[in-house]
Amino acid sequence: MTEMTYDPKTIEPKWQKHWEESGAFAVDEEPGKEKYYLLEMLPYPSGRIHMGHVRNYTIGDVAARFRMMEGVKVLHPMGWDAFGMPAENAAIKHNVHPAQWTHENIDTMRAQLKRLGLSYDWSREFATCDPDYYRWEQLVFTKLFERGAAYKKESPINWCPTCNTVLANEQVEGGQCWRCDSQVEMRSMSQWYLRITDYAEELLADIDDKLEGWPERVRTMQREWIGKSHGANIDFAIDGSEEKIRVFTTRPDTLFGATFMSLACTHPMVRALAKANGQEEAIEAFIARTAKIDHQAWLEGSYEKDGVFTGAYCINPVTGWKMPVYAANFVLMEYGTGAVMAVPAHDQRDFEFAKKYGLDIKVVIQPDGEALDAKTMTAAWEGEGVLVESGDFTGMPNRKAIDAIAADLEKQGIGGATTTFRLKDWCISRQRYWGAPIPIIHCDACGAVAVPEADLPVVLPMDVPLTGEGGSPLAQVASFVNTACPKCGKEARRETDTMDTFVESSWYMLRYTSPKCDTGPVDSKAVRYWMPVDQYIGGIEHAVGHLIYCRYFTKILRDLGFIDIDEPVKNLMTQGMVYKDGAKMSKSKGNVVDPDEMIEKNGADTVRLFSLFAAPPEKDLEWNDKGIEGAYRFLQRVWRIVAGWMELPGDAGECEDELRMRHRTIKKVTEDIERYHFNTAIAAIMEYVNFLYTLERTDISRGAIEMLVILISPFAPHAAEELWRALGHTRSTLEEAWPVFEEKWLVSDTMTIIVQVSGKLRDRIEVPSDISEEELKAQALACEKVQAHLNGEPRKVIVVPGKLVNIVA
RNA sequence: GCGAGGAUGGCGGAACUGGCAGACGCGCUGGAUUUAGGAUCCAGUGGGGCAACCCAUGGGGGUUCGAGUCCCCCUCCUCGCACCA
Repeated sequence: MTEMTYDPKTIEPKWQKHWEESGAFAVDEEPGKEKYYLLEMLPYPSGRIHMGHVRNYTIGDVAARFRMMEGVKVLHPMGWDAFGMPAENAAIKHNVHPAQWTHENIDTMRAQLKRLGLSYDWSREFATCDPDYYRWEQLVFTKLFERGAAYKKESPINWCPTCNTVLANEQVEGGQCWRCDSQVEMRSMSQWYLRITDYAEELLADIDDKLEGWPERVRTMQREWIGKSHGANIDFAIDGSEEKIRVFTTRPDTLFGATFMSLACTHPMVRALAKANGQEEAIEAFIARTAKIDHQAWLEGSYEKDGVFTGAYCINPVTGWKMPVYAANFVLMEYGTGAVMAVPAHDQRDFEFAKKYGLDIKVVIQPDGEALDAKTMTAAWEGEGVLVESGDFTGMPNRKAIDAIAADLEKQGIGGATTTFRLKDWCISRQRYWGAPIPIIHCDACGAVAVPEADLPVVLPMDVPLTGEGGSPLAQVASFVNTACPKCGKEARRETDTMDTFVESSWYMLRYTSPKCDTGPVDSKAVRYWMPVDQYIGGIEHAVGHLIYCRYFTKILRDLGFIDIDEPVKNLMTQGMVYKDGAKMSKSKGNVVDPDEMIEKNGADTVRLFSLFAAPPEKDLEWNDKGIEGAYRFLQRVWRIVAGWMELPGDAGECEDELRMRHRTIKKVTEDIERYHFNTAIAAIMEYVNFLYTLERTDISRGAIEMLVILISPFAPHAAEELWRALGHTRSTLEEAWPVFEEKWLVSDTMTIIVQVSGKLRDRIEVPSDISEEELKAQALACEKVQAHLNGEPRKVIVVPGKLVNIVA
């Protein structure tokens, strides 16, 4: 006999234990049977789970349980993105080892997730800080290194001169070190890169061809991030020298208006040019002050546009003019060639720069119906027009001139059409401890040598002093650094950089298919069965970072022969952020809501239901726990009607009204779950419950009651399981088939038609469903309210069958 | 600054394709029940107006028989910008 009172505290642990002991969610490949791989982005073990996690994993859990009930093999794994900076910071602050801190957090968070009743196959769990995991990305790295796809180059990093260490952007606050407030500097350091740009074309093309199941928003962001642009390379000879400066421009049509040149301050020719022209001091001062620009100001573009003359001139190849060569702080070495031909008349930034330094402005494009004059213009003209003062190209529309001038340059051997990408190679070097060691050995004789496969993994040593000062922690551990060269056997030094944690999260979805595989990163048979991920769910903030890296890694693993798929994720669903008091929930802001407290008070089913009911998954959610009472009340209503029915289980016959309502609800709930509109699916179940409450208890059929329990089961699995067993079933709700609605209960003999006059609602009429258009029109016109708003004959009558009649007065 | 989104009652949201704006829930109001409190059940609830009606989807314009939905301009908010994960 079921208790009349809903008591989640008793039933939730009971069913969680049951699922765990019966291995309810453990799956294996079953060739020939349909599979569904459902994955939520793996969490960083930061301490305790927060509402964002609850939301993310509940969304996934409903989808997983729904698919299970559709009879499909569902892979639904969970694990930990366990390397990263917070563990190292905690170690420095509290003198606890990052490994200990991480594992304690994992234990806490795992227990919290289990209290939510999530349907994970815990037998596949792993943490990315486990050597059995990261050894495989070390292997991949060595293979990429051998192919030249992993390489080292100099690049700038944030450097705190007091702590004598590298800082992440996040550790720089207002241009100062977060620990000691020293002014942060930019320093050049040799770092490891992965050649993701080799895959730029494929990553771009596959967005169109293979990611139809991704939100358009994310696809657009990725296209922009990869940033393919067409343009031309052009060589400018340096006056009085054999050397040339190559620029990339998207606007070769403005070449005749190029009056000066801007170089990135890190451009390799800047120092040499300045030295040759006696501008050394000015340039050094400029480089130093550019290095001090705050990262935040850089992002906002709120820093002062600044430049210095190098003393050198180059020659415009089409006009022969001498163009002064400047170093400018807004030119990026990472994009194009690090050199920009400046056309002040037709580029706003160049215009402002020219005004500031008194440089020539030359109009070469005249827009239709306007006459630009360099002397009077107050802003650059960046739009279209016809070329003027442009040699043989004068009179040509500028669109056409883009290709024509590029072709001409190619003929002359001084450039030509090309494409460039905004996408940069991926810097994976971190001068930090808590990460996967980069498996390279530096030998004075042999150079950088990959650690041989037999010697992998390069295990991260445990006994390392962490102070937050003095550079890379691993570099300070002699027993780690000193080793023998694998090639010549002479004394050599290990690489002390560790890998960006995005490397771990780039391939974990593949590892879940065969987490224990010890012969390679993955078992190809398991990958063939489970991959790709059918549904991936995670925050929109990963739209470009992680979600490009994991696509890239899949392509790498394919080209290394480990797998034979091109894309890891078929369908993506991006959930919105969870806010409280207008800000993203975070410990530092003190606006976190602890899910545990809420589970303790109301039960996991209530917390799950509420987090889904509050907003659709894609939308940001402003957290307000007022409404949680409503979710709890609703579950009590469900409980009472089912338990109440069981008190008087006389099986009433199924009446027509009830069957109509039942099938309408099945349709709505099923379709809404499929499109991830869980809030409206829950609303439909609420309406169904409200309907059942309008019936006499004795008029409610067993079918109506059982349908309710089944429909609620993905959302509130514990309560559903308890009620289902109480109804006399011996199997879990998960083993029941998801109900199918019958069309015949959805059609009706009559329908309501809206009657509008000039688009304004004036009346409703009830008509037979099979009414003719003529008859419908006649009935609508006959309405009293229509006549009242109509003087004379209508101009027009619009009939939308099944919906409305609009009479245009 | 660049790129991508968003804005609907007192609150969270609904309206999937241009067709009844505000489903469902919270809150509030009234009633029933109760020794009382709580819980529960029922009804009402965008604004104005006695009513007929009128006004309302961040602001302004436009397209259309008809616009929350499509187009243009503006305001505010959020996310990302490559070392937070």
